[in-house]
Amino acid sequence: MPSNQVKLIDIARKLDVSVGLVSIVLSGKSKERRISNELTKKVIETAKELGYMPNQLARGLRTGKSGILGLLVADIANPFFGTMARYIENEAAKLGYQVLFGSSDENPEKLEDLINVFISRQVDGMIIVPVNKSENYLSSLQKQSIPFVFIDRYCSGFDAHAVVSDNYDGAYQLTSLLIDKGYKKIANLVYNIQLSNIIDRINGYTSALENAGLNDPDEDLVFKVGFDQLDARLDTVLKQITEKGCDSIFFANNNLGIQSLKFIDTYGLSIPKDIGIVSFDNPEAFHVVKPGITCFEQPIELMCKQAITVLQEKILGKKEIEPALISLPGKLIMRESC
Amino acid sequence: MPSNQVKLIDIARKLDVSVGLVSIVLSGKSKERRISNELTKKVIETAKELGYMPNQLARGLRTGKSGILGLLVADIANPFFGTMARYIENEAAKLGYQVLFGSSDENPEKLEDLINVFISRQVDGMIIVPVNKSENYLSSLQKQSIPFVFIDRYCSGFDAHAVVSDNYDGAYQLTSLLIDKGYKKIANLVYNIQLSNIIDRINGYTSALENAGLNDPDEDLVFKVGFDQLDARLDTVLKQITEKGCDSIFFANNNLGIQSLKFIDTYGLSIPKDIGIVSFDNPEAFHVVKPGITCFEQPIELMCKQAITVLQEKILGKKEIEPALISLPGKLIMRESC
DNA sequence: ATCAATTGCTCAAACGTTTGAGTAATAAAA
DNA sequence: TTTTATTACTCAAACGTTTGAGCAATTGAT
Repeated sequence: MPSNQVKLIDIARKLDVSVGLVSIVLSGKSKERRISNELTKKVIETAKELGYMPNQLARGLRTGKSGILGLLVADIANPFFGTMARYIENEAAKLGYQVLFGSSDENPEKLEDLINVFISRQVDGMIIVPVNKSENYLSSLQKQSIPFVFIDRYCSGFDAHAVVSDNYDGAYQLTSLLIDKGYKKIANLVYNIQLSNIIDRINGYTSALENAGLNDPDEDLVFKVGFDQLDARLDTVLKQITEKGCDSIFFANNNLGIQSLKFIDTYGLSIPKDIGIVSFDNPEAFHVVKPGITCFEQPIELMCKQAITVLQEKILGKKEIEPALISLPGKLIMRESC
Repeated sequence: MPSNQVKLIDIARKLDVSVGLVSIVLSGKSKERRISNELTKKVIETAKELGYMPNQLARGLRTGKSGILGLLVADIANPFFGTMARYIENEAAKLGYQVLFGSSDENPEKLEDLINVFISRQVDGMIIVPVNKSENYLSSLQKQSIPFVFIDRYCSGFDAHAVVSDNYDGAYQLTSLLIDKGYKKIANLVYNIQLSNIIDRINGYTSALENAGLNDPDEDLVFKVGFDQLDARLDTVLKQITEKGCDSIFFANNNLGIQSLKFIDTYGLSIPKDIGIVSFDNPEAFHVVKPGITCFEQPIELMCKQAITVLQEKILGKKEIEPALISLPGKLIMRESC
């Protein structure tokens, strides 16, 4: 099934030159391959005239570079990952890459399938948001030569490049803020999955409590809720939190924050008087809601820039840059929820 | 630069059979090509053993099908398009496609560039959110044989397949609701770009006013604001609206609604008493904010399903399905903002 | 015993590029 | 005038698949 698009040979025939010459000209190698200016001009002209566009499949097959990057997020519909995708798109475009995306839904099998698809498609590199229970597969991935960078979370158990925001610091700042405002019994609502970012946020929270002498070893105020059955469990967990007498809550991410706000609204508790609120991430809703939610905004754009930079270096294979965890500072957004 | 991935020839050599045979087996054509069960099993086995993954570039080059769909939205960071991307991803995956995406930022040149890139990459089909001033290029696109479907908006001036939500109806319902609640002077805030969905929403709004005898031909209450310089202009336009004595506003989409809410909050106007609010789209923020914003939710999932269905039909080229505008009903979400 | 049909495989071209190697013609140097 | 360099091209293999055509061996029909 040959395509009906204009190809090199069409240009070659029209000018009565070889296909190779046309290829050389159109890939900008006229100088180094000593093609005359005259012919070069003619080729470029008729290429434009005929509307030639290179077949990237053929080109990729020959050169071994597809010009495609794979982006694997948890869920592209989540605005956090959506804006991440946008920045990745921008940065990738600057380097001449297009991006193929996939959503893992925090499911390791899906992640594996998608990465395999990416490999099949000969992506030049991948940006991966790793999920729980995917360490084995990902470590096997690393043994192959396909370049990738983790983003948002890192993978413990093996060394790989990762770009994350400073989750520990963010959690520490948010928790400390609550403490400074006089809150004494601070709950932390997180997902019940083992992700580096969640864990770091719990640690930041705990450290802040300890530093303030507020950590009660007998009473664990870290509440975990399932990733999928969010709505169902959230209501009961929030009730637990209030029944335990907590005077404030630190939400570990945008979803937890937003969904919880819906319920809290129905409890007749007023923010920040009855209950103080802080959250990781800065979705629109936190800005629009009254009172505005104090939160920690992740440096998504910077993360993406760094991720692409590292990835590009790995792809070009310049120096063997050694695996490192790049942790970037975020921004505390002060509003009225505490 | 030959890849170091396992390829057909590696399997062939190991079993001392031809490359063609391996290809036949692994593409599931053993039966029709009469390959013995015995060999079939062996091939599949060693393929798995060696971790074979087909090179989709080579396959695509040979077959003329890349297995990739192009998705061109206005901005993937916008949750509306983000969830659209997600549903497209899901539906595409069911048919064995991956999706390459791009954001046009409502810019016709970017749109053109991105579509050209998609074509260069030999996408099997495209799902396009058309933008203002892109009609010429898009109509030229249609003359080529590359299948595409418009989504969210259609393109006037030529016939092409498009899947949109019933924008007229949604606007009519929202406006009528305001009228029923007793609001008399209803402003409509829209983007100042010529997009079919915006236009249809304005028409729905106007019809509702006319039907209620509220349309004052001497006073145009449709306020237009630029797409890019949103923040700057929005404040002044909103002040205009209140100064003109409007008692309610119909926002034409999620962005306009959300951004406006931030300003309205500072004017000391109480919703819905001083000013009634309704909006197109149903972002999280409309649910969380107090009072909740009554709005019209678009059937994004359904739109995506239909778009992919139509696209697949065009790709397979079954029957020459004739261009049609598919308009899908949305859902009125009643909350407390009017 | 002969011819036809079926089974089970191999061959090699083709998809559209890129690129190292080769070549013919002209110019410069000896 | 011969040799060397330079210029401006062409050639053809290769990237990893797929697939129509071909072929040898076996089976079935006559």
